[in-house]
Amino acid sequence: MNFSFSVLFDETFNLFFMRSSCMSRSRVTIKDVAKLAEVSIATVSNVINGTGRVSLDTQRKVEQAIGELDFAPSASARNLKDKKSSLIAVIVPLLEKGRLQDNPFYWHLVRGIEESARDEKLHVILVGIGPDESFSFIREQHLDGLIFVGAFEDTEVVESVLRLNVPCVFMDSLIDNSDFYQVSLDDELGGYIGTKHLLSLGHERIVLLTGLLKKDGVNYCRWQGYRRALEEAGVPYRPELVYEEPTSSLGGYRAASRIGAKGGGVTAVFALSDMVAIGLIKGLHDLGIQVPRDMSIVGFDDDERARYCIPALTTVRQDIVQKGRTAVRLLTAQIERDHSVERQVTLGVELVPRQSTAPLAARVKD
Amino acid sequence: MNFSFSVLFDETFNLFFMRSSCMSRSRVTIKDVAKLAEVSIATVSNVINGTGRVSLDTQRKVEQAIGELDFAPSASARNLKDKKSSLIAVIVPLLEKGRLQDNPFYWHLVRGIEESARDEKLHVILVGIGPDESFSFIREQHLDGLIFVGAFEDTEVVESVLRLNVPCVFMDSLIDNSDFYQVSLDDELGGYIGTKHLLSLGHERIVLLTGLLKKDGVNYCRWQGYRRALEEAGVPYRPELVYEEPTSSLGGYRAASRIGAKGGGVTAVFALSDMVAIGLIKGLHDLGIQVPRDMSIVGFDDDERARYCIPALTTVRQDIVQKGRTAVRLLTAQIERDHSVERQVTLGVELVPRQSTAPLAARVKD
DNA sequence: CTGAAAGCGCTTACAG
DNA sequence: CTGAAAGCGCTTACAG
Repeated sequence: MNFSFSVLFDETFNLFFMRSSCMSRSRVTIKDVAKLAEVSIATVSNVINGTGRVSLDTQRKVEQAIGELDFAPSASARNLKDKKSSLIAVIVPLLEKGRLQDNPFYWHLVRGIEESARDEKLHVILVGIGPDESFSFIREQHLDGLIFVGAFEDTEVVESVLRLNVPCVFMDSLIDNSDFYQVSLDDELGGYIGTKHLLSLGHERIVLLTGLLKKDGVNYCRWQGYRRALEEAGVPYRPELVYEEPTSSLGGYRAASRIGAKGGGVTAVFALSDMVAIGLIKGLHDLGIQVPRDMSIVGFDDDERARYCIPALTTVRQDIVQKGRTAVRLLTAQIERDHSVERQVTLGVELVPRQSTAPLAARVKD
Repeated sequence: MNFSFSVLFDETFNLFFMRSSCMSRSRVTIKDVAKLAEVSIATVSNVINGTGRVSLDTQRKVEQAIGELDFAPSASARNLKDKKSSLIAVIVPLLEKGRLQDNPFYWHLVRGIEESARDEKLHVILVGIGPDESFSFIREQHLDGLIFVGAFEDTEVVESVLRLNVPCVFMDSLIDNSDFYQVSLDDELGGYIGTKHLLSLGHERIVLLTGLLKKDGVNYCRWQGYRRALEEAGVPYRPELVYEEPTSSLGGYRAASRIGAKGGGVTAVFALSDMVAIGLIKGLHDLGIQVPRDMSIVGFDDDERARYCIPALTTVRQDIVQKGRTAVRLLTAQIERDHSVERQVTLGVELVPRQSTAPLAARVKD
């Protein structure tokens, strides 16, 4: 009897021991620190936050106790009082398959955001959302702010986000409301300079290879720039030269045959994403159409791959990392109610001429 | 007097009003729901969590109240009790500049992780860490788990993470300890099949273009596969053909002149990243060296760009999104103490022959 | 300069 | 089946 009891006891003990050594997380609390430093928890709190008045002596005692116990204050407890979490979310649209977009564009965006957020002691949570997503997590987690990429004003999702009344920055969203914080690109200018570059090389039949052309969207603005450039040059706008295709390399690849078809007289293409341009070049290549001899191509973004593509891609450059950093700047201003910061930032674009564009004359000579 | 008092009062009122309408977030609590549904907060809690016994009638009342008030339970309050946060972190090494690595590889990883995490009702927080980073946030935020990418066993950071005793999955880390949860690739096999492919085409002087060759690291294993293939084929291993270069397109580009130099007799290159391979092809192209006529190239990863590269890149394929999904699977198993799940998963690789490799004979004929 | 105490919004035994 | 109450770990007036 005694023996079996002892065994039972030992098992219980072991179980307890294992649980306490494996499961326990963050056991040391402000109370432990207070005890060790022989002060009240209020004082510990004051030392941690630099609030109130604390004598240098107690401060040192407390700091040593914190160090000794390796104390890390619980964010949950803190948030419960403050209603803030030091968490921001980047909300990115999902592909149909329920996965984040595969354009590495987003990665560079996130890189910029993460870097700036880190500087601000904020953490970045990455959220993909589908069309019928619930946003309850934003309130549940007490998110301090949101960066919303590629949203449209009239959408259900935007409506529900706005109702939450949480600091929010829209990116590449072109919502026509100057009350909202937005960072975007001078897309119209991008469309303009890319087109103008081709026009200046003598091209007139220029295909615009775009993604979804939604009113006031990014592509829509670029399309407007395209039209403006044509108009300025006195070249008639032909709607049949605007191809709406999926924004993917495959989309570009598939567009190649349509573009390269004889009789169309197309001599240049402006693809509104490097991703698409690269697929297009490959598609043309497989059809025996050489770039830039037979066809000039301009991309958009200036991915790293634009530079290493063969031929190197002429493109409209945007600084995506900078875009992410700007979004965080606007967001923190909004969180801290710093009204001196502008609400709308439009970043610049720049033409980067490389090898995928050539004068039309060169073709004639051949 | 009365007048000025009234003005003051109005101002105060306005301020109050503005604050309450702009700042207030998530005001409705479980108490409000309880009041509306005419039950206790315990009952509301039980309904929300499906715990305890609740009559169908009260359940409906509570659910309606929740809907009416659009109630979202506070994660902080919940976490404070549960010591869990439904948050996991993906920890990615930083570049020297304090920014996340630019390899889009990470994006695909994150895509896989985010998708799976969403299925598990977990949120993903993305963290870049430098060499002397503090990990206090892991305890502060009560993170439920960690996915650690590209760590090395002996590192300070790994040590401190392990001390935290938080569920953790190491990825591409090759820590030699079977107690740890790890997902990795069959890197040795990858190195082997890539090399073997080139050998089978008749190449013998094969440059291995690798990133940092750290003991037991990813590249190290691939290098071992390279050696095994050579040995099997009876081709002597030449250390001078192993080039350690930065894992970037620029690294590949710069390596081109060294590789293409006359006299070396190099006829093929195995680059351990598509990123590097693409830079290399461009570099060779700029030197007038044609791929695959003059030089065969094999990459690693099978990025999207491998397919659209000119010539399309022969490469060793890995499913990066799947890798991310696997990591989440191991992590949730660990969080839920489901010991039926394996601790180590090694994912497969596959050779994807495309156009950047050709028989050596073809060259001789030229 | 320091501390006792209330309260943030939940969950969880424990009574009834 | 339902509720009163304690407690999670902090912060913040408020006394002293």
